[in-house]
Amino acid sequence: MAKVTMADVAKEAGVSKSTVSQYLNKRYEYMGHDTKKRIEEAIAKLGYQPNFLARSLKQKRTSTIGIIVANIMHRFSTEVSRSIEDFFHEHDIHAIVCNADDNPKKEKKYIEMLRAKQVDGLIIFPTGKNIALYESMIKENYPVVFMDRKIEELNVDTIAVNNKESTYHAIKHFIEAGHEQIALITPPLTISSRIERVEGYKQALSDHNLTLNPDYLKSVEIPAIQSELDKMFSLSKSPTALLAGNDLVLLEVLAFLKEKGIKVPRDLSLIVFDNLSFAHISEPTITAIIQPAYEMGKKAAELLLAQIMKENVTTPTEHIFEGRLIVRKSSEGYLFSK
Amino acid sequence: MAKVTMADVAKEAGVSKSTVSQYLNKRYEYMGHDTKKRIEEAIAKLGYQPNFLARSLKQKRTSTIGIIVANIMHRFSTEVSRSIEDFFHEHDIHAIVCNADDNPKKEKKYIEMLRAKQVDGLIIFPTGKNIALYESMIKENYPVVFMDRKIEELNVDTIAVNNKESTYHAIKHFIEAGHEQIALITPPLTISSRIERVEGYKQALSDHNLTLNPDYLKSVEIPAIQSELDKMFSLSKSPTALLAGNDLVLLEVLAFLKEKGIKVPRDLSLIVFDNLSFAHISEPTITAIIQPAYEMGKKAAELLLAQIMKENVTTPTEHIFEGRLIVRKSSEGYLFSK
DNA sequence: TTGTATGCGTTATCAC
DNA sequence: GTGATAACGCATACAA
Repeated sequence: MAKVTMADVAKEAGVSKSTVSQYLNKRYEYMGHDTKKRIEEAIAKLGYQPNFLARSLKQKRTSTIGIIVANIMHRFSTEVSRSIEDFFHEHDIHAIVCNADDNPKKEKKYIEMLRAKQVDGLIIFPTGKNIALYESMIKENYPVVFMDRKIEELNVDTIAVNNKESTYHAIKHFIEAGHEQIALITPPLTISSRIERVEGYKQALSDHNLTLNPDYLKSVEIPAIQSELDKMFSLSKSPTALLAGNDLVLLEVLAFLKEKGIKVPRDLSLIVFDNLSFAHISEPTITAIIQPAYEMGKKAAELLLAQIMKENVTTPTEHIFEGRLIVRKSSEGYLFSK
Repeated sequence: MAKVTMADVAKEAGVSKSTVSQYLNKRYEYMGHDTKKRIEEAIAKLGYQPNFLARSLKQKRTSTIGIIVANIMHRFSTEVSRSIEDFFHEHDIHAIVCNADDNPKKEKKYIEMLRAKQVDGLIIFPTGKNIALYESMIKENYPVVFMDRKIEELNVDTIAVNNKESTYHAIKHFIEAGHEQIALITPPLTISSRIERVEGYKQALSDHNLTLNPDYLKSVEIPAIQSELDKMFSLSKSPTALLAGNDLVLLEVLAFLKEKGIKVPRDLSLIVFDNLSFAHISEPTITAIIQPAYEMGKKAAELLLAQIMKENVTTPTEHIFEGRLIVRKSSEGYLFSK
């Protein structure tokens, strides 16, 4: 029965609604000490709870922002969301997280739903398939920040990691350890981050005079990875090093290696592009390219808030962060003697 | 500028607001075909988007429910939330997830915020520290379902797993493999699920004529676990088997074992109480007690929906699900010969 | 310092 | 079949 309203409080306290409203918005400056007290008592007595909806309707501001994550199963997404929430929490803004599940239809639905609910802005890990929708938001000057994936055609604040360079670095690490048969597995090349990772891979190979073997470079859906690996490791010359394009790819790779009895790093050197909860404690520990999720989330939040507040209105830009290669056991000690 | 409103559409179509409203709510039964067409065109032309806020204010129903998770870092929480979201999605109800971070203050804040936003109901993984708040919601007949933790004093729908029996089962599994020095580590005993796990542990020991060694039973905060383990494994008789009370405990345990070079299962048998992303692929694979997260989430959602719809108003009850012990390598092959 | 009137964008109740 | 009109709960000029 949260049906006790401001009018009830006003009546109980013997004042008008406006005065109660003043009180709630902490404009006590010109309020009689006595009035204030009576309102306080009335609120306590009736157990009054303000109705945010009504307030938002009037103010045209919900103090809520939305985060649309491409796939909540990635640890990176979780970390970024967490960081964004923390930031907005300090500004008394509520963040609500939706999972598009890598599905453009769901993404569209969530964008529309959140906008219908009048959220003040959106941080999106775009699937990249709803260009028209993205464009309309930008054209309307609706506050938006894109995360993790760049959409070329769009003029919008975007946060990303230097995918190409980071991948280059990892592949170079393999090459310097003596590897020549280096594989990369990613999900389909539908978004910039994956495309850039492939570019970094190719660049690293060519810069070190290694020819690209198409059998070693696969971009397929997660459920298809194991069969793709099966082909790859049935080749007469199978890879000696492998970069997993993200954490979900890695899980598939590990499952495959376990089943086939392929040992890391003895039989295969391994690196994963992403943050992982167990990279430091698995056996062996796993070399990883880490994205600064916390900083990236914070930056996205700052940019969005600026747009919402219409302060520091900079022209939309890309903000690129650096990935860090954490070398662990999975990429060491490969036996070239064999 | 999503400022195009129903009035604009009405004017554009040359009809009244009421008629537009009818149209939007799909009550075309008594509507002229021509009118309908004109409204459609007007909406398309102006790019009208309905305002959910205004609708909710009027209807006293937001078609939104809240999930307050104790700690989003647990995989179990994620799985349950996902299941709840899926269920409500089918009923065109939006679920928003908040993370209390095991912090009663945050929990309170979120409950109040969500209620102020007029969400239609709440599914809570309670910290257990806001009893008065829980009571007030129940007394007001506000739709609530509790998850994972029972609060004795409260008469409310509650979903949980049979913690005691599941733990008993796991400990028995250790005992039958010949173990006598069996440890259990949990976070502090502030909630029913942890208390019940300890009860199951004690019961299993006593039923098998093993005496309880207090050095083997520790309930401490996550950051204190490693030092506690350090003490435990410095004992003259250190444990030969260990049950990690949840997934976060396990991560600490694994980190400790790795540092100390203690090998599983050779030096120590290991079981974890919880769902884990990598239990089946780690080296060794990890024996786990699995909670049926999907079913539990679904049940919680069903109960909440019934409360919201005021249908099937059953008296609040506990719904207990069964944990399943998945035996893997980490609890096999301990060498008792040494 | 406090009260009155009006509007935010919908939906609901009736007339017409 | 369609259209006034009054809510929903709050905030905000402006008056008093």
